[in-house]
Amino acid sequence: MGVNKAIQSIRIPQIVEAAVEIIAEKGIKEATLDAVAKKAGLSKGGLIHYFPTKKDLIEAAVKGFFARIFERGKEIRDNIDDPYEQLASFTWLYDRNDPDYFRGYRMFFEIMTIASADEEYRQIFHQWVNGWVELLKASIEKGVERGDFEVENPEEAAKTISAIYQGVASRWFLDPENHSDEWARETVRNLIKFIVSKK
Amino acid sequence: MGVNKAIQSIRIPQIVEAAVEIIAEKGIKEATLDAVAKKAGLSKGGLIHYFPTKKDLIEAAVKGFFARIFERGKEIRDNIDDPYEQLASFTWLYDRNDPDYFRGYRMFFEIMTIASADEEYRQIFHQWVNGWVELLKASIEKGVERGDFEVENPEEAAKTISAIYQGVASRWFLDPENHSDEWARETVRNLIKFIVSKK
DNA sequence: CGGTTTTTAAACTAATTGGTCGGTTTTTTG
DNA sequence: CAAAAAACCGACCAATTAGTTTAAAAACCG
Repeated sequence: MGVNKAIQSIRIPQIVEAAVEIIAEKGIKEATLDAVAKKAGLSKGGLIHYFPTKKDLIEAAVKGFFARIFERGKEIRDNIDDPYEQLASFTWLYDRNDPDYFRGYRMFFEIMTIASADEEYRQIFHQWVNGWVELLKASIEKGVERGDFEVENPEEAAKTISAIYQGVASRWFLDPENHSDEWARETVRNLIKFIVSKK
Repeated sequence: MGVNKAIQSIRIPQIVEAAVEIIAEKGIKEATLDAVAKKAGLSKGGLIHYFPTKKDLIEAAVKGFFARIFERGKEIRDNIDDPYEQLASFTWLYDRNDPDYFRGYRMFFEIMTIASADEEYRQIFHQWVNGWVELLKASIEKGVERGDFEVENPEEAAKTISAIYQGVASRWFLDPENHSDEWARETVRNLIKFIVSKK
């Protein structure tokens, strides 16, 4: 009796998508339930039916967003064979024409800011970072096995590369005037090469 | 008649300081005028007398904060002679016991998030980045002159080092579980060494 | 001191918004 | 088909808060 799985499997992604959109537009605090409901094509009452509180809604949006970006990264990497090119494959993040460009960075900054003061979100961020580090580590280990790389501690190297991606991303997004796509991509590629290269 | 300069020169820094404190605590959106007024030791009416709108108050807090951190960085660097040590001197940012530790990072994330959607704040961020890049560039040029470094384009190198500082800082602050002070400092030092070293 | 101006406090206003609630429509199920 | 459950709606409530107003207090000056 009861739950209509078919409609839920449509409504929930629909609402989450709308929430991501509104958050990117206005920020988390200013993202109102009315706005999300409207964007998702239902009423506030309807929205509340699926996500009883704003907190639930935001959490779903954050996690859904993270999962999607992570999947994209993984897929792109998995289509590449060369370990160095795998490590450099995340430069798709530095593309101002990507459909996720604005939404993605806005979400990311919002989440970081919340995480800077909220333990629960810090955990979510921690898991996100861990995911990327694992991905990078696997490529480094592959390169070491092949004899292409020389890396003492793949985990440390992966953390460093991941942090570089983030630092370059912040500058590239927030100060486009001085940080071109080229700059972002070349900077990351050079630093990765240094980190994994034979001494 | 008229403006009492003496009291203004006390009140304004007092209010700005209180605003930074409250923003770090609650975030910009949740920083209420009442809370700032209370922390600064006057009433909301008094606060409004000095800063007619919340926007004015926040802007003063942001600029005041940026100026203070920048001054600290400059002063520490200027007490060092060796160009490489100058470049590495900003690792004081990776100190969890620093009195500005929590406030500083919180402010920084808040500002970045606003800048990600607001042209005016993007300009402020741009100037901030420029300031650091200039500082770093000067040290690089000094090293090149001395014959310690080999750098084709000091400006580019400075931008890269600056971005690395930021990426490492984000990870170090948001995911302390996996990113120790040691890690942050050593990572930055190694990467700087690579960037300026003779090939 | 007396009067004038500046500064402060606190009550108030208007707008926003998360969440509630009573009810209606739609779907499922026995 | 009927009854029960789920999905959905939108008016309403209560809390919050930026900014205004008003009146008292403090500072200043001749």
